[in-house]
Amino acid sequence: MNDLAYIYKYPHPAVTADCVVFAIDGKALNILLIKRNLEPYMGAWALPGGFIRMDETAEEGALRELKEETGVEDIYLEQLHTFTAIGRDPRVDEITGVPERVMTIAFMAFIRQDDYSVVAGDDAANAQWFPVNNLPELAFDHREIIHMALGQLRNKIMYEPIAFRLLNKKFTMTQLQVIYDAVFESCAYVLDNKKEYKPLDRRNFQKKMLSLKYVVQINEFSKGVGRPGYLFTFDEKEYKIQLDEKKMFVFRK
Amino acid sequence: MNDLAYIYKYPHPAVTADCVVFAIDGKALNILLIKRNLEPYMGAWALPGGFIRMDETAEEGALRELKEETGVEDIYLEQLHTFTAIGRDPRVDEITGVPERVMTIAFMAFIRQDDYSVVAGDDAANAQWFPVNNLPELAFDHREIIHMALGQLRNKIMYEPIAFRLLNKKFTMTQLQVIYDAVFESCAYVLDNKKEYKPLDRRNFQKKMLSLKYVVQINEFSKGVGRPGYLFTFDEKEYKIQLDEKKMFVFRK
DNA sequence: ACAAAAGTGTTTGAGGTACACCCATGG
DNA sequence: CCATGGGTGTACCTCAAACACTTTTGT
Repeated sequence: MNDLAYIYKYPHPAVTADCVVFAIDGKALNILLIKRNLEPYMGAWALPGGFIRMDETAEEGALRELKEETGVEDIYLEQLHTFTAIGRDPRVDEITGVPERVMTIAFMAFIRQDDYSVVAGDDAANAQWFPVNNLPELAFDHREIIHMALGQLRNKIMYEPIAFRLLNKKFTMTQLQVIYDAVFESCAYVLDNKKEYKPLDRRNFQKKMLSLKYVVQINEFSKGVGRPGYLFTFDEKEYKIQLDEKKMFVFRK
Repeated sequence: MNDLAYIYKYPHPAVTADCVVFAIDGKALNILLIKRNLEPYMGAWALPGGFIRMDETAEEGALRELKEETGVEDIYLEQLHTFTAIGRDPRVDEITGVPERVMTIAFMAFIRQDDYSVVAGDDAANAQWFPVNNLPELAFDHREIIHMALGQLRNKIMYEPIAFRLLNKKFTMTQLQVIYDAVFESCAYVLDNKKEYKPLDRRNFQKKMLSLKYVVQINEFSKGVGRPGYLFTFDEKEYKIQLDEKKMFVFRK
């Protein structure tokens, strides 16, 4: 432990960055958590994250901590919300013993679970995926953060093509639908306290997706159990063209 | 100037809270700005805001600074985004001369311009409303913050009843439409670089609003120039009932 | 042959969009 | 009487929602 210290004329908060990383595993929506290896909340599960350095943005800090703690790197983060409640973190300064004011800037991400191998590192005793419907006890206010992320995910998935970030380049219509059903089902359970969830209609779902024009069929087929199905792909170029055209999409064609 | 100092084992950023306060003045969408009375950017226009204290949340700090600088108080703020770019604020610590890392948590609000009298106070040499279409040069990255707020406003106004916060309890359908047109027009100019904007169709707008069921006609009439019109009001109870029912609103009834 | 998954179409109702003429008030 | 703003209806089209039988593959 060195004895450097930092001096300021006015009190400053500590600022962390935390990541809510979503992925789909077969049927369920999962979140990446770490088991804390340090006080406070040592041994508890928590979102990956940590203190932001002075030479990096919040997003860079979030990515660095995520890589250090879970091995997951190079992913696209979206800023979610900044949590500033007083007392949300019990830490005190190591030199002065003065209670720290710790704010956290929360980010969310959507990745393909199979593309990354999760390895605990650094401040994490363990790192693994947990189904959103069955989370362990969490450190700090991380449950609240996850709930907000879920709400945002449910909104976003209806207006933005984020489902494709959870899938391979080529996917079947059923795989795409599994994403939507998993998100809606998890939200129904976790946010709305609903007890059951009825999946979307397969035919209407396909019609809807194809009507968007940026989900396009390719001339390949899936294989595995059951009848092979067409594969589809996300046409990012087409989506961007539509984005430019559709700056205004209610009340106006 | 006292000589208190605060000591931390690790470097800490300074964190401010800034407010993007929107209001409608007749026809135009306005933002509340202050003229800075302190370095840096002394004399430049900026968003009201300032450093968050250790005993208040970001939102409390934003409200306090807003009141101190503009006299506007007791309004509802929504968190927008936290800006953490390195070098976005040129200040240095007053004791050590070390460059500060200043992050800002930006909030947005929608108020009735006539309900508040704007009075410059404190760190502000002046405080006044500016039309969004014609903003002055701004300090820091405040133009970027405003652009993000505008984008969010355009999205929100289509899905959430925030227009009513810009109006009196009782309003004519035309007054309500003015809000939407002002927002869309300002966004068309500022965000999309469009040169013209065609207002919404009066009849379709009314049909749409009434179909929402929470805009209800009351048995009173406006007066002034031209034919008197029905007054309407926002039925908050009805809106909340709908919110509870409509947790899922795409793909499902 | 059986289980598992995929391909496929129609009907109905709701709501978005375009569009124009007459009416009530104040000055 | 005129300027200003408000009241009002219809036709068309798109899209969401409900709904079931057949086909292909692997085992």
